[in-house]
Amino acid sequence: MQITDNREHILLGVQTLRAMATAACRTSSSPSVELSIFGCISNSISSSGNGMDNRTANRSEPSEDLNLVLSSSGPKPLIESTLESPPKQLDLLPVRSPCQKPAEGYSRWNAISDAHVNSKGIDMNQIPCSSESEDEDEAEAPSLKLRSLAGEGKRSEMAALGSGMADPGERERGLLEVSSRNSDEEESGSARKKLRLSKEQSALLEESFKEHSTLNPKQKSLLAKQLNLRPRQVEVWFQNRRARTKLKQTEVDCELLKRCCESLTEENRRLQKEVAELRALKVGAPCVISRDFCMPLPAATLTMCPSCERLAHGQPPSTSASITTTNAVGLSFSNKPGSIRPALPSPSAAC
DNA sequence: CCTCAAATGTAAATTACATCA
DNA sequence: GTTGATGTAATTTACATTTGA
Repeated sequence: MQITDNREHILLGVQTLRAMATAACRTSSSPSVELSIFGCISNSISSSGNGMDNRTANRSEPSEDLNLVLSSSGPKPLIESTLESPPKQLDLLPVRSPCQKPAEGYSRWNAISDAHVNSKGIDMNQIPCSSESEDEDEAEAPSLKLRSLAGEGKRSEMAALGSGMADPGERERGLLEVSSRNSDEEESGSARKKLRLSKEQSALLEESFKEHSTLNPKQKSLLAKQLNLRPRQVEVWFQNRRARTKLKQTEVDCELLKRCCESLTEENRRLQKEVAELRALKVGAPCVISRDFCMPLPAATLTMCPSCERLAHGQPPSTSASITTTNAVGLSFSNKPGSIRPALPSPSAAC
């Protein structure tokens, strides 16, 4: 619901901004405004959901083109060589595997996070015995496929896939994976149980996420080993983490758009006031504010001073006159036809 | 090369569980 | 003890891209 609200906010903002920018462009003939604003906004919007898959756009880091100071604490791009530096071993306390008898550190581990043990006394943070197969990188691909099939309800295909594997060992590992998933469910008595990650686990995951927001299979299984979790759990955590990051970013974008909208509203108000002033000033004389007003060209160039926001009068550099203003958010408006570059203020021409 | 289907990875949406006030 | 809100792990679905025949 939150995300929906945000999207509505953003869409509303876009509509408002588009209307305002269009109006501004009509008077200023400066597409730069619309281009620069909507270039970034549309990216942000398109990647914010609507059921659309915008992976292509998302390949680049979000909001890089916003040219705005957003939360830059986001993840760095995935670097393949991450594994080259040996991962820090998390000082995890021993976790008892279901196959193991309680070790000495077992109670300590559980003391850290009681949430690992669910109401039925089942430790949700434990790796099932049979999931050892996932330690093997080469077992990852078939297991993924099997997971995918299981997830998509194509269980009938799983047997076929298992039997289709060239290596009998690999096949065995794949089937083990399936059975481990099944036994997982049977073991706990219901279809879905939730573990609660410990602080240490979360911290390491966060740390890893800061380095790269996506994991390759090797990184995934390595991290899973370190955390004593299943690779799938690490994968899920990263998926959810990316989703959270994106949601936060959307909220930031939304806030920004609101401010941008307010700023443009104010700018619009001010410009309208300027129009009124100019009209009063030049009663009977030509006016150049907008073609919509159907006024002839003036004799002099009118420039908006960015500091005092007053009109400065000077000699026209060419026959075509222009009005240039810079608004509060740093967007420049110019009425010069075909001008798409930002209109730079000319201090000398101003007050 | 081109085509096509299967494999794969991810985003988005959703569900469901655990916790807390 | 119950309930509603909240956070988040886990699942499902759809789609884009890659890969191999």
